[in-house]
Amino acid sequence: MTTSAGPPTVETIAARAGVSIASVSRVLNGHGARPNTVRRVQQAAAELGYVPNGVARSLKGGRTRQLTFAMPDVGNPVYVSMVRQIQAIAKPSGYRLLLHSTDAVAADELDVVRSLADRTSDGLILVPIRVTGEHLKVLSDAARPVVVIGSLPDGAPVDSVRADSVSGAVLAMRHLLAGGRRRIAFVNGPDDTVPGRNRSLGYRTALEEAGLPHDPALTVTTEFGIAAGAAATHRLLDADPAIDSVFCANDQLALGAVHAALDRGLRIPEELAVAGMDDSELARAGHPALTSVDLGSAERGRLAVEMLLARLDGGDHGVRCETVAPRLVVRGSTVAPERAS
Amino acid sequence: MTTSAGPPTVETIAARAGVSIASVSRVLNGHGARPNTVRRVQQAAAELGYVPNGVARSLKGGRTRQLTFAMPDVGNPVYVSMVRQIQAIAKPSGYRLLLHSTDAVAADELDVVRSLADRTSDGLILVPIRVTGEHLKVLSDAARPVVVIGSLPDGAPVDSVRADSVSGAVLAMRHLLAGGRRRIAFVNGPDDTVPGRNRSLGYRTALEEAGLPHDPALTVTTEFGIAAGAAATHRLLDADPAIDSVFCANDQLALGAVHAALDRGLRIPEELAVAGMDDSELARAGHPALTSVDLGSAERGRLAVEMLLARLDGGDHGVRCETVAPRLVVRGSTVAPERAS
DNA sequence: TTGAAAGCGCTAACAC
DNA sequence: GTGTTAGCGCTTTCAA
Repeated sequence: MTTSAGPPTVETIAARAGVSIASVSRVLNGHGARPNTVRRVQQAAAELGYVPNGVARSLKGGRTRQLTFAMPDVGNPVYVSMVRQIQAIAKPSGYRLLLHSTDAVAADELDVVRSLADRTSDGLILVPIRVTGEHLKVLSDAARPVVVIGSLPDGAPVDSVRADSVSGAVLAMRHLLAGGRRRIAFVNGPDDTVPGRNRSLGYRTALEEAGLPHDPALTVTTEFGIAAGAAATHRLLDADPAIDSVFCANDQLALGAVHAALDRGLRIPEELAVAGMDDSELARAGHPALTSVDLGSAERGRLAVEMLLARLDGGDHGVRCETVAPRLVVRGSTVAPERAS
Repeated sequence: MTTSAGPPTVETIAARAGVSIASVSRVLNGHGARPNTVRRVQQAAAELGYVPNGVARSLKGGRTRQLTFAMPDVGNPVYVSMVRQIQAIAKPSGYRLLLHSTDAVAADELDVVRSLADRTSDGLILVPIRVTGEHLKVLSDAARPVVVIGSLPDGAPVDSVRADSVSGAVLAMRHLLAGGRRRIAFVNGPDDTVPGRNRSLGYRTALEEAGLPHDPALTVTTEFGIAAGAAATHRLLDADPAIDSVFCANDQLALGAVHAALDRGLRIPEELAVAGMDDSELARAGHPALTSVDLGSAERGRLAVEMLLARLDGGDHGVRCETVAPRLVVRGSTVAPERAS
């Protein structure tokens, strides 16, 4: 029986209420007890401002009520919208959210998965930058349920949620083509990633579909970023002034393309149409606002956390793999508003 | 002695290495042991893929190595840049980061502080939406160290980091005035908050400094958001076409002002200059890019986490209160580039 | 140097 | 309905 030092524990309450610690626990967890006992325990707890020690509870129960979300970069709007959804669902379900930035380092991704063995988190949502064989190995003997946001090879024993960036790119391209654009440049991000290759595939697919030739000179690969997008667009337009539209791998690049066009005195969308991807907050920032393809980052976040919660609730169903459909959002950067200014 | 069920524990390792659990613990924590013992324990641990149970460790040690960051909205770029800094510093210091969105609900803010008593987190960085008397009361008997990002009354017994939005607003206003602007409108966010009142104060201070009258008709208060900023600006310009510049309480509002101006066919910055605040990623998104005042959100995040870590490292110094100086970032929305297009 | 044992705060099985 | 007690996995005295 400790003295009054330190915060109150079940023992403190028990002493004050004149009951055993077991009764304290029962009352506090809403299990049966005589009304008189209930009253005394609750009063003692209230008077002492008792708050159960969550760590002790976790040790006993084997669950921490914590979820981890690990992604490459906290600042990226795409991940921010995932965090937002995850947090919005995890919180009312009684889970805290642990945030982990892997800084796009593969070794760090592996570490997060391995560290599930420290029992500090009940489950993990991981957005890997690239999936290696090592990833698959580590993922398949993770100590806790994991849901991957991204593309996994068929048969990987891990739940996952993926975007469909091929169709997304096709959607944007069809829209440009439908608007009469014929010389469509393509500013892609790094093309050694799965999404990078997929967007490129979508671009070529849509051209083929329309019976247009694929001119490699119209494609530029660059880092993500507004400045990079502007530079790439300048390069494209310098080489080929006949370009009538630019399709960009994300909104930052597209914003850069808009800057470049306006700096050259081109009118958007009349002389140059620009389309981006992600439909982040940035898409609405520019003027004209960006036409963009929503790859469903919020939706992917929502699905991922729901799949994880289902696993945690003992769902022992087979491996799930959901694909989120892209959605084209048309704005002023590709289509002039009805009433011209 | 448990069977092989469940993940390995100190006991499993001890059995395999033929030593006591105490020796296992010592070796694993780098305390002295005979070389032979060290070798056997390490080998057993490696073979079993042992990972210490973090929860048990926390229960014993009284520390979780977790920090909590609670702010009103996960999606707000200002808080995102704080998260980024906090995470960047907490991680190498061996702390995990728990994210909590209060959704701007004061009761939720109080709950986060109170829940520090559950020992689930070693410390808290809180961005309150508004500080009430109740906040001060709850904060002063928090169970763990807390650092507040925001303005606290003098003498509050809590570490804090604040922005200087009065000076920030003055900075932007002086810049507009120096550019020859005389009829400066002001689009403020909700003015029943401390920052709201401060920006308003800065606006009036700068006008007075310049010997200009304060015309209440030039000020509009509105919700944050691009659409709200555009609507407010249209209203202002409808009422007074002589307005030559708009100072906005944040970048979203400023972007809205830019949209409104361009929709009316006004040239920026020649016919209308626009300045924002926060210098978020949005400021670079528009064309022309926004002049904005950086209120140091990244810097505030950095300071807050450092103050918290100092507290946790046993620093029992007095209450600290740091103020971060604002910084004006001039871009095309207030000053035309050298070479006009 | 090492092992036995206590105990962090809690929940739950078991006996009364 | 209530109390006693074991035990979650770990670290750390205290003896040997």
